[in-house]
Amino acid sequence: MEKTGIICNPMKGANTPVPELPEVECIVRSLRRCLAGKRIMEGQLISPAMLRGITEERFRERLVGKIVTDVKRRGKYIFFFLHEGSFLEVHLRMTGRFVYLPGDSGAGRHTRAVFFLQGGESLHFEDMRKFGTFRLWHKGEEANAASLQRGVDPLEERFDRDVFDKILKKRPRCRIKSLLLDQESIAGMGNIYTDEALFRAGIYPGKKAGSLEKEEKERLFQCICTVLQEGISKRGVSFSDYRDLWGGEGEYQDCLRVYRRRDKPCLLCGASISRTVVAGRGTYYCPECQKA
DNA sequence: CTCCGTGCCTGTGAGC
DNA sequence: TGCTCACAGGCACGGA
Repeated sequence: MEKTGIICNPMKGANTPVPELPEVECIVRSLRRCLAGKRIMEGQLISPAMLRGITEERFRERLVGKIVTDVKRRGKYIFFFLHEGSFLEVHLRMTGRFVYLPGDSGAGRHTRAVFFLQGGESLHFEDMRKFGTFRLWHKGEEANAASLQRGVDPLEERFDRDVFDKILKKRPRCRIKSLLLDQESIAGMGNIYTDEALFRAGIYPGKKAGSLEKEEKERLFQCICTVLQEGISKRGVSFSDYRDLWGGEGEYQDCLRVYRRRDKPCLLCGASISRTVVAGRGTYYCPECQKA
């Protein structure tokens, strides 16, 4: 293992995008490599307020001594499956991230929890804004966990053109951006990838879902898959080495075509990218390529 | 049904 | 220089 810590969320700084499906997927792949088969020797909760539905004491009781068998993702949720069948659900929200350290290093300013692992490594959960949440589920509770049931994850097998079409037909008067952001419909899309997918599909973010042409729906389906896959593969490349990652900032930014590019020229037509608010969120689009 | 505002948080940066 | 304040946004929730 590397001497330096592995930042499981490569994004840094206050202006950094919130982790969405591709970022969480990359984090999960790293976590799986680091944690699978390892026993949690001790747990320290610096901010117990992030726990949902369980006390700090019970949480530690149920986690300490358990072996992590696998780490999985669904939507933006991370799941640590434990040997006896229970599983820990983590949502990073805005600023949550995991840092894997080879030794027992002290908690930083934003460290909210520390897990000490068999072998001496430790896993820190850092979260500047304290929005992140931990929830512990019992064995067999998979069917009760909304995080595992609601919405369709775009990377799941069952997410196909028909399913996407049904989602749109169910909410015809909803603006397409709101629909893509709705985790009950599609699990994993956030503000960035939504804007990027809509730009690539040439669809105005405020357009009603029910008014999309067949061709637009087809393009949007394809573009959702494309931007998510591209996001994952770019992250994947950056993840190979901590120092490469740290020095190589900007690679991810270069891939974004509209997000936070207000007043910059559209890469397709040269028009100035606009910013508006849709679904209460900053929304970037090309007024020429994405006509209302 | 859909939208909108509020709360949860803290760091950043613009404006004065 | 130092202060205030808007802003960033995932999600839950209440109200229009």
